[in-house]
Amino acid sequence: MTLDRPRPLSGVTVTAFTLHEDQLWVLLVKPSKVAGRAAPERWILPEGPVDVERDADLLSCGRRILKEIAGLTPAHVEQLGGWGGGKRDPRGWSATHVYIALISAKADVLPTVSTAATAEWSAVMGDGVDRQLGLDHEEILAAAVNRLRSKTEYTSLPAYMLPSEFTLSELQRAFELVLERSLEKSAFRTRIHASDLLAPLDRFREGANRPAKLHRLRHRAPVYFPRPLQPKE
Amino acid sequence: MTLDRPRPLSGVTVTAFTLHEDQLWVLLVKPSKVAGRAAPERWILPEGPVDVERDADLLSCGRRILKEIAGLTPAHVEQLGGWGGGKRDPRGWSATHVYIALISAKADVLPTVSTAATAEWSAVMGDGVDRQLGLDHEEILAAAVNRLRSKTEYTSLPAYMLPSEFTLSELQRAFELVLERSLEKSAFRTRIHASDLLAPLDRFREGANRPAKLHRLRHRAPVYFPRPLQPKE
DNA sequence: ACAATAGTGTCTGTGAGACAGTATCCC
DNA sequence: GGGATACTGTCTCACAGACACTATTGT
Repeated sequence: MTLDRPRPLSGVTVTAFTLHEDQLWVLLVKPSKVAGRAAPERWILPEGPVDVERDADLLSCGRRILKEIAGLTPAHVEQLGGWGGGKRDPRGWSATHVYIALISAKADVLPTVSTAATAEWSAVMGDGVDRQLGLDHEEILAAAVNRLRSKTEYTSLPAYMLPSEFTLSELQRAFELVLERSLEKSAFRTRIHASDLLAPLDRFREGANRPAKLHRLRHRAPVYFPRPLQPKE
Repeated sequence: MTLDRPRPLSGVTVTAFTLHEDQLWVLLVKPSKVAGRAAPERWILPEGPVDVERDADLLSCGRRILKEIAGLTPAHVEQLGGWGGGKRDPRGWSATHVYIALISAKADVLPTVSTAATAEWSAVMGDGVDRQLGLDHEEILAAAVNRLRSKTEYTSLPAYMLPSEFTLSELQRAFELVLERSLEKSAFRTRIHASDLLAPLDRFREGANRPAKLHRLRHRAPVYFPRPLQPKE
């Protein structure tokens, strides 16, 4: 890499997901808060340039953006990929490193759909949201949803979008919300118990029915199941 | 992204693999040919800055670099991920988008190990090569080898490193070289035939034994098998 | 005939899907 | 007891692994 060429814009984009009120939500940035953008009337995904002074690496940059924009600290972060080209941003050649961040649904962090001052949660429908996004962020969001969905077929990713204690039924519902299809209870529970994903607690979720045992994640890293779920044709 | 901040260096890195003489090879750049690098005595992976004038997007940039450095056109390219930070390049904060490129092993393109003027193939041992690489390229190479290896458990990726016509035994050997373990013949063939990966040809590979039917890939995109191979503990 | 590689048949094991059944709470 | 949800047992099926067997060439 030589130093005397024009450098493209370089930044980080974060697709942050959580589960709330039986739906999958993605964090969007309020268009009015983004001054000077080319399409300021459109919502976009949280993103920002690398801060050469403060960001040690790309991951820290993504975490900082999420913290600054919405005050959130994700339970899990992983890279999705990179988008770059001469035409995706009207200001010129730009490239971004995109992360998927999964947010634990704590009642105090997400009391309603709109929480943070500069960002807002939007329900995911299919592989997008109910509004047009700016730049190429519809494509990026679709890729993020599809990656989250396909990894849900063989990993424990949806567990990161639950509160720290949850029941097996709540975990199954999280998988179903991401996959947009129902799963068979017995098979799901066998799969979970055969892995060492969960540690049982001595507490129970009480209700107008048989109490359900509460569990927490046993590990920080996601679990990979031996076989993918088998989506029917 | 504001325009008035210092921009980090931004480029594309390519990890190009092929199979040749019963080994997996990765393309490295000759250190003497890279003028002005911080560690010119070390080999590195092919990489370069985005050319804002000529590269339409990141993928084109990666293809251009591979073509310019080694005259190669890959049979398959996919993104691996991004690496970026303040300390990975002594010249300052830098970020790179890394691609995995699989090169079809044609006899005329790879007559010997060293072909291109500016690059050279190096045998992959474990998840690296037999020499120290510059920058953070040992980490990137290890990630590329591991990604290639893990996707070989459930996709047809190694097929892209074979010549356009090959036998089932040659395909199985390709998988075995990537995975660094032997596979069971009958199970492998059942797996391949149950997919629509291959189209049989009417030609045969002759030798001092029963001739083997030649096949070619039926599709341009990789095939995803219903279940991963089951690595033994 | 024999070596060598190509290719097949059969058995087992694992884990997902389907579905029915039992368990335990509140009312 | 009834409603609701938690949890389990059993059967089937798809597909990978193991391994033995047959097939077809050259020498």
